[in-house]
Amino acid sequence: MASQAEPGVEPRMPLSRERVLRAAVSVADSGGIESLTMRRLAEHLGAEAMSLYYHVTNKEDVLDGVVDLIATEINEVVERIDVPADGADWKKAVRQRILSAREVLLRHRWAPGVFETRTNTSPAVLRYYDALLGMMLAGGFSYDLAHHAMHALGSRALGFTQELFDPSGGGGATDQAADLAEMAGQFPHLVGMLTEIAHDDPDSTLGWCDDQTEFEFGLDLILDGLDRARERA
Amino acid sequence: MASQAEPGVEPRMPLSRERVLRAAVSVADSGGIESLTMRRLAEHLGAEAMSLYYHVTNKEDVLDGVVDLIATEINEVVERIDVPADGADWKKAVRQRILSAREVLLRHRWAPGVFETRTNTSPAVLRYYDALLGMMLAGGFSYDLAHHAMHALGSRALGFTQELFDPSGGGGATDQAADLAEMAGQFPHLVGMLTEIAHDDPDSTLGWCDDQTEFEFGLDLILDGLDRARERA
DNA sequence: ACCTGAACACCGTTCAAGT
DNA sequence: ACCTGAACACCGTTCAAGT
Repeated sequence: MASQAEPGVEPRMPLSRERVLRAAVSVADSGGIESLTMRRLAEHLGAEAMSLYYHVTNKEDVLDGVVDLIATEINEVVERIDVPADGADWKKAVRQRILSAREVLLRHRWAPGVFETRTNTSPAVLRYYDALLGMMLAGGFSYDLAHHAMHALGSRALGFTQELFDPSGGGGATDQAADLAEMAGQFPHLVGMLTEIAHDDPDSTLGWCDDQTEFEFGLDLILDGLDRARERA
Repeated sequence: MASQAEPGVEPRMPLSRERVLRAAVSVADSGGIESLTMRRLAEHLGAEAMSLYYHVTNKEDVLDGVVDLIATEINEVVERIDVPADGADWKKAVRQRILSAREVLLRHRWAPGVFETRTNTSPAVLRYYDALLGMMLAGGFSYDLAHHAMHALGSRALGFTQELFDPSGGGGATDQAADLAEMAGQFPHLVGMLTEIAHDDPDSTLGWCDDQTEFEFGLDLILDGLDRARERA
């Protein structure tokens, strides 16, 4: 009875940094990032919270490791894509790489928020950036323009953008319509825009915008702009 | 003696939501966002932590209020700019608005991180977006393109981008050079780029990149792309 | 070498009680 | 109406002690 495994996982197996980090990803995947506490992480591994500190220096270290693990998953996916030998169509290659990275992040929706808090760059993230940069250089970018390009892309280089604007107040469709009418006086342009969008696409119960479409629009806008800058140089 | 004011501020003055939120901004300004705890906030106001809950529902509410306060500060600045009556030069107007918003955020460096955690949109933020949208509509954007534009800009619309990549490891210049040489095998493109940049601008002790220059580069890239999309439509 | 129990300093928050 | 003391449930982390 006392030797029964907790709801967590495998009954008994030595801890390791690797195992701790994998468990951290799994906890965040199932309960969101706010559920990732040292105590809960330990419980998930059938150990005590204090045992983690033997394999990991502190919680910051766990988060650093988690970012590296997710970035490794991204690398495994994007490195399977075969990229045209001549770098002529750099745009296609970069676009595909970024959209593939995005697919990984969509499986770990909490991850972008963690990436943004890390100033520390993981080896896997550096590896990702290095290859992305390589594609641009092969496509004829100078170091200088490629550098601007990385900044212009920002988090889009890794496949995500943080949505600042989420008009879905949580209420039903009628609630939202009522809210809109009420706000029309204060925010005429916003309300005009949102009503037209709601009219054009009436079955968007989940929110106003198609995130994937908007991500691709912004990405293509930037890639096209970079391509023109490259031609001018 | 017992009636002496704490290090905080004014000796005695009734609390209010307004006063609590202003104090929160001031605490974050001087000690960073991680120093903003309910207990410390109360101390700053010469009150007990529990007293705050009479004026504010919880800490989330404080953060929502803080965002609204900063956005109000932004509005006060950008609404003083006089915008050309005819909307022809929308790009100039939008650019100036965004760079002015950025100046406010540079006075509250912790604020972008808080903005990103809020899905709740404050009235002041909505007001900011509404006016920005108005400039684009006046410049000849359709609602649809203006909507894409807002997503493409993302947090840039408010004047910031989150830096994912901070190569300044904290060591001195010689440390960094040594680090670079060591990494050259693993990340050749990255190292090539960074050494060229360091060579071209040898006195950038504070970091590799000029954030303001990079912000403006990305902003102009997007604005130019949007202008072309508008012309095509 | 690896794991843990007890303990500390700190959170956000509730609730009954003061004025 | 406004503020507070005591208390609770939860954090991350240290440290001395177990095997």
